Amino acid sequence: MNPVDTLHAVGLKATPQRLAVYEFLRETDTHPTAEEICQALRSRYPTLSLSTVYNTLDALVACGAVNALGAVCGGRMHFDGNTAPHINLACSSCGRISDLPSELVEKLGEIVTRESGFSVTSSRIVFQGVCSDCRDNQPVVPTAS
Amino acid sequence: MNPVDTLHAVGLKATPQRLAVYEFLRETDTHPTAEEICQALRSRYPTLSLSTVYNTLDALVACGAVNALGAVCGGRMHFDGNTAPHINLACSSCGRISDLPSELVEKLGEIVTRESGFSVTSSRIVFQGVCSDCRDNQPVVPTAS
DNA sequence: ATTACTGCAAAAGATTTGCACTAGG
DNA sequence: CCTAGTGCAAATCTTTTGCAGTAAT
Repeated sequence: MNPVDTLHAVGLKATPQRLAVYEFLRETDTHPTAEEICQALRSRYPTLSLSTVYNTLDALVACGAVNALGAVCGGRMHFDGNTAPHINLACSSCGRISDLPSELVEKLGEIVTRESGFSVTSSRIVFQGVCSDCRDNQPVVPTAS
Repeated sequence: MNPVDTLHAVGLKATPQRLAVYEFLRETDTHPTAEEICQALRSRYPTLSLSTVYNTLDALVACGAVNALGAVCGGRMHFDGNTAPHINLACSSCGRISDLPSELVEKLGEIVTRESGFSVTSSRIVFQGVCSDCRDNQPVVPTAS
């Protein structure tokens, strides 16, 4: 489904700002915060406000078009435009969040559906720890300083 | 490992407040917020402050003794004293978070360890949706009103 | 034309911090 | 004893809200 139809499907007007937020999230793999999305889009949409980004993200999360990963490092909420089942690896050293696909994640969803009467709207699979880059290159911890 | 030793193992003094927070989290299955923990312990520790609860939770999360589930409903962080691999089911209707054990979660951790150089300290497996109770009994949505 | 959306500023919350006092090791 | 921890209040920071102007259908 194209971005415009996705927005229409949940009763949202396809405004430039919304399309920008949605497409930015789908194209990046950085799992940004609302603030980061706003910063990134400011060059093309100079008047874009943080409220609009939050509004848009709320709507997109509510309709399942994007995922909320929760506060990963620090108190900020991170978002993920990749709704395909996968594992998120959050490095507490560099703060980066990377993806690790696994067919098991899909099975996990099936288990939830089958073994409980729970109807799932979104899932959040986040492993926190230290990525290989940080362990190899930096004994120091940049983000924790 | 008993609570006192767990605290000592990460260089924390075993104060009554810390033991209370830690034991409360291990004994409940309600996945409370810091505020809820504080409220629950106020009867036994009338002067317990929210700062202390936050401090303690930060320390416990950092050492892996408890898990942070992220902001699940509303903007509040929820905590889980059950560090055994399991799935958390967060109902957006009643706000409850329940557990669903699955051997697959353990395998997921093994996959992460094997397929990436990532050293895991904690994991967060949260499925959001509507629990069977809410779907059967309440067509209305209490928490969203 | 009507109704939803934007963006600004202010508000509302959640979490953190500074500091004097207390207590654990 | 001496350092770390507590609890209070204030500060900080993220997210939400109110509202007037603007644009989409």
